[in-house]
Amino acid sequence: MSRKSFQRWSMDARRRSLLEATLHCIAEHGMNGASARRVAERAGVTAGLIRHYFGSKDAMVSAAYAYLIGQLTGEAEESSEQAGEVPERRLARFIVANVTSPNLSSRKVALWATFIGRVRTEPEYSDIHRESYREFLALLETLIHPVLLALERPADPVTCKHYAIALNALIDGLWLEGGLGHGLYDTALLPKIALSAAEGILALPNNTLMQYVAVDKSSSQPATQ
Amino acid sequence: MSRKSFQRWSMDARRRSLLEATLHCIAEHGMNGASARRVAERAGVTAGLIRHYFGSKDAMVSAAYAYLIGQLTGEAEESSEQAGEVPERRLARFIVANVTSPNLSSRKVALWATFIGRVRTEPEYSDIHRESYREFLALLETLIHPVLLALERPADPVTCKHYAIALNALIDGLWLEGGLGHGLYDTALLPKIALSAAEGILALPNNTLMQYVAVDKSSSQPATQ
DNA sequence: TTCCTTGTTATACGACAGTATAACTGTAAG
DNA sequence: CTTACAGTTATACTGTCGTATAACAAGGAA
Repeated sequence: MSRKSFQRWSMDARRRSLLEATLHCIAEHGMNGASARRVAERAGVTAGLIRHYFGSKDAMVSAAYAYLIGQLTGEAEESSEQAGEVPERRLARFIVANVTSPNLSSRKVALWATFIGRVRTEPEYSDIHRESYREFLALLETLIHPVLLALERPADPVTCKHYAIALNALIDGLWLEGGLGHGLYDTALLPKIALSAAEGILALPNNTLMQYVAVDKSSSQPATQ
Repeated sequence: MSRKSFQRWSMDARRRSLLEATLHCIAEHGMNGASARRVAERAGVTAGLIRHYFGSKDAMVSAAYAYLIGQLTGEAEESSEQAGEVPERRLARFIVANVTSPNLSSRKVALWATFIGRVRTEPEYSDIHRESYREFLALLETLIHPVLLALERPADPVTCKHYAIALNALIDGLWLEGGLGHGLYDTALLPKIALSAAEGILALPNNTLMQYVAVDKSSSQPATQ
């Protein structure tokens, strides 16, 4: 009986492979299901590599949290960047991107929630969360500010921040409940609901945001995995 | 060496004690920390009782989820009931109750999130979540409807439902981020932000809701445990 | 008091957890 | 082609996991 043959990968590739395997196990079987052996098997290696690359299984799991958050904010930023120059259009597209596929993903919601549950008591998690939330708020503020200016509305930092907090909550909430896919309403409604509510929160004239987005009127589109 | 002496409790009391111990362990040490032995020790019994009362540890954990959700919706309903008869006041109080202590609790947010992470793949969890979300939406709709009527605004079921979805998202998001206590802003701001945003979402005149709530202008009040 | 029911403890068991260590082997440098 | 390093496997070890089972005792019924 000979040993398993293997390939040597670059540190980055191997780490990423293990992190993705970790996320897979957590999404599919919960925190309990992400055992060292199971994650290693999913990544096609043996459990010893976890120690080699991350020092411990717990360190790997928190690294997976950071990795997931990086993906999420990356996607969100990307979608706001490719929306052109019109401030209202940028904001509208950003909001919609967060309540439609691929961001509206039950897998991502499940992962996010699982990790959020540990933010309260574990400092590493809490640091990662705080930083990502700060980033998201800042991004929203920079999207909101020019919209207010264009309408000659007060746009001082405090006002912008309060708007950003409320808008972030709206987006988080819709993303969360929409992503969970409870089937209580058609998730194709989410863009319209989100934009209409955002216009209300920012006290913008009707259609200020809505006009920039083609709202899907067709039938249900289930959330992606 | 003699046996530990014990008392026989009623089925309800013993079950509740075990469920609360389960929630404690999950909140403090995550899903992994809620082992049968640890939960039993916290409840002051031995692990065998879990099998006796719930059949298995997994069944106990999902029962704990249902127990938690019952507490949450119970508190929310209670706070809306003791708000008098004025529709605007009832809605305002309900919203504020969800972003202030004791509902704004980092422990509850952490527990909620931990369970939500399992909604996607485990049917029992998904059922419990769907039902509680449906209840919350329905409650919001019954609060929103009379407010719209009083202002002679269209109040058909579809409109109410869309408003309820958006408002629920706003409340969920503020509760979540506020409860996590990241320290990025003063959580005493949340009632004002929530009411202002709610007025915007529902397109109500300024202060329609705000006038019914004394907004705390004093210094930071950290979220309760 | 005495007996019976059953809630509760105590213990054993196999499975699997995380990880430390040693042996092996892929790969690039010399 | 050889050598040496380090990425990777294999394995062993101790602890804890969930739970099945049997002994025990609390407290009401007779």
